[in-house]
Amino acid sequence: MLRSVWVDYSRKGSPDVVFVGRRRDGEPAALVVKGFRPYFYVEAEEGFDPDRLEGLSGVVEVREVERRHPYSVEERVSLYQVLVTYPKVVPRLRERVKELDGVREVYEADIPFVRRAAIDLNVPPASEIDVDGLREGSWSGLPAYFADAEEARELEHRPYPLDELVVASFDIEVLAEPGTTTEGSAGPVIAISFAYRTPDGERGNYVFTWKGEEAEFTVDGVETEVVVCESEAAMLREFVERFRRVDPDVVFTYNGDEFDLPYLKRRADRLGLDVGRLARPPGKRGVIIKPGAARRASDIFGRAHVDLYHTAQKNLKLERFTLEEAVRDVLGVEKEELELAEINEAWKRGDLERLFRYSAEDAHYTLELGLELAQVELELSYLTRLPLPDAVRFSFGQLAEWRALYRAHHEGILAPNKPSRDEYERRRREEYKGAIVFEPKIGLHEHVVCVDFASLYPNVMVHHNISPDTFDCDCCPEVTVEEADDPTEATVAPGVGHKFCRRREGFFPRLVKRLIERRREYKARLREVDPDEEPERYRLLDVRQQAYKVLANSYYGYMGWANARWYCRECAESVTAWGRYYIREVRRIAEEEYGLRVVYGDTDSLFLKLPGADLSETIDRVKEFLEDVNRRLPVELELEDVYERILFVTKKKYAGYTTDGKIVTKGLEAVRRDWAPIARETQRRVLERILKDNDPDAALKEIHRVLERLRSGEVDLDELAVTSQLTKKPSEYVQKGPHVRAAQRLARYLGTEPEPGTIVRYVIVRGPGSVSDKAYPVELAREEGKEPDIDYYIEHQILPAVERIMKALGYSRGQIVGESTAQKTLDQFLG
DNA sequence: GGCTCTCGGGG
DNA sequence: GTGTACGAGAGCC
Repeated sequence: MLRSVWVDYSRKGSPDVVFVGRRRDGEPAALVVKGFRPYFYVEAEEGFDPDRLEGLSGVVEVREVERRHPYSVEERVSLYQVLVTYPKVVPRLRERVKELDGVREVYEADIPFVRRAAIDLNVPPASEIDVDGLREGSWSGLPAYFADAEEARELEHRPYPLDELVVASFDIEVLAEPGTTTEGSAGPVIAISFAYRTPDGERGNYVFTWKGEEAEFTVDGVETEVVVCESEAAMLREFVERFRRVDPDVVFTYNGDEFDLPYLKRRADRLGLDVGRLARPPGKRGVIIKPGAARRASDIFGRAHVDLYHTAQKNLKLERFTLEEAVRDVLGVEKEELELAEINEAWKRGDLERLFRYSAEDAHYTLELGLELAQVELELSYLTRLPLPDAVRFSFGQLAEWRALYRAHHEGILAPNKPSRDEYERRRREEYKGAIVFEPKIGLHEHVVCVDFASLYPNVMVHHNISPDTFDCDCCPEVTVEEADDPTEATVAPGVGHKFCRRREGFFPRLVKRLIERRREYKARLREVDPDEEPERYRLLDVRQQAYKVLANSYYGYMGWANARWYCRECAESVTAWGRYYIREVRRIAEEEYGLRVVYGDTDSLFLKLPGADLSETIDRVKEFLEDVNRRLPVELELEDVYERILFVTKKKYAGYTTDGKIVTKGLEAVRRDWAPIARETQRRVLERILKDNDPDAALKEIHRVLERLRSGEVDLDELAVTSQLTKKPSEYVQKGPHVRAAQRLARYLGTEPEPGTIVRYVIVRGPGSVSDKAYPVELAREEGKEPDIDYYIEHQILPAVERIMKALGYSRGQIVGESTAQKTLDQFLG
């Protein structure tokens, strides 16, 4: 049995597909599949001579095949399947074939070879594979099992728990001059922290460095060893050695895709070191950086690099997605933090203890975070047949598509192509009526319960058979909601007029139904497990049902995604139409039958309160209501959050304080680095006064205090500094924004033109002209004694951050800026 | 109002 | 690697 974590294919000779992982006995091993060929499909006019395909160089064989039509439940498409020698010949061949007379279209010619193989052979890249009985041998020094394509198709496999792998994490600290970027000036790596855990529970934490003294301390109860090396190069060598000895299957990082791995590789290259030794087996393609991508991806050959930044973004709801925030949210731990300047300072002064502890904590908690969050990625990788590192990086839309590609292949359905650039743009302009957003009751409310439809859209898709291949069928009559005896049995979506087949099940409903049913099975099994007795098994089943759920939930969004292969505007439009129908029904039931008041609602959520009731009464009433609704309608309405207080500002913008002490904000965040610290801080304090202390007047006083400080010139330029990054040289900009003009001023001052990647810290100073005319680098502004432009900071920073919030509480602009003292009493705004 | 540009995570 | 995110917000023109 092999637990595989990684797939690639050999570039020399035949393109063998190699799955690398670990055997049950703990040894690393590989499954090598021989004889699977790259291919694509060609649709041609009648009378087209397939010999013309056969004659092209790189083509091995041409087969006549039939596939099911992607947009019709009945139709079949006749195609030529063109099998070729190597993956890399496909792009060239695809273009040549398109130009042949009589060729209408080329299909499935853009599917990377390992993904194609994982789908067709039905060997999930991250799965426990029964390889016993296969021919044994070795591949690049690893014990290997050999199968031909036909044998591979028969292999049994299943998902496995992360605990059965060797998992590790690492984090690097580097010397970076403030105001520079790590892209341009690669300062030395000063410390590498490394943490691991084996299936039998063995753990280790290390900090490798090249200054200071050997030391030992504990982080979160784990012994941590500081290993001091002779030099940076020796430290890198030592890290690589230890890493190889631990031999992790999964490597967690936090933003390793764009920082740790590329940096490590660049630094190692500069020092003449070989990071290829990090690979399993060691080789030239050790650390694979894909630099061309808009978002860079980095991999370690033979191991699964799981960058938890993506996982956090997809699975957590945080205001900011820093490691610190993610760790706080998931593990409830306050991590030791160091500012960039403090890292430099500590290293230069030799004050290293805090630095090492900080570094060790980063790796340790990254590992802990991975142990908590990554199981769902393994499940999604399994469900989509995507390699684990890809599944981690992909959006839910992409995951939905790859699951569809996998199912389509095995159901004999031809996959549509991705849209051209023009088609993509056209789709993006295409508008359709989306979900309903109820008008919020603006102002502050107490004791509000948020309920939402966990699976409204998937249920709608299945129940109403909404799918690209059932849209506008020839076989069913049009029956509207008004005409139908049972409105939920209408063939036409309410209000939008699109008809869907009711005789034959569509591809997407079948796909979604399968996910929903499997999820139900896991939930049933979950009920049989006692979480106290078998916590691991319980957690695993729970994660599994979640993976099915999130995937099922992705298909509505997928059909409306402009880049989708199975894009179907009418489908998406019909799903939202039914969604509006159901949420209105539910709202009516809440109000008419349960006396609940809807203070806000968006898409699949309702914010409810029971006038005159306390929190526990409200919750009880809501629970009764939920049970009733779920029995009566084909929906699943759930209790989502309970708010002590919540402030509705406008549609899509609100902030609340939950009964478990969390501040939740939507659409109000001002956390980007192109906002001045003073604006971010003021907003945070204002929300805290209102939501936690229930004291809007104190919030107003916070604002007045800040405005007063600004006007009196007490505010330090650092509080006003906005940072922004140059993406090209200043002279190359068409439109010279404030950061460009600030950079040009800095260039004149320093005498060198800044490189792309330079980070500019600037303030807006008093004077004539546009914002850009007044943008000065902080150092220069300080040197020349420039005064900050108070009006700019008030109008463009402080007020945008707080004005809407305060207005929702009934304060006028005059009151907010301190020109008027008349205040409405809070009671008027407590509904 | 359209176009251009930047944000995110990491040090 | 059979490839090239994304959606929002600010300021310029």
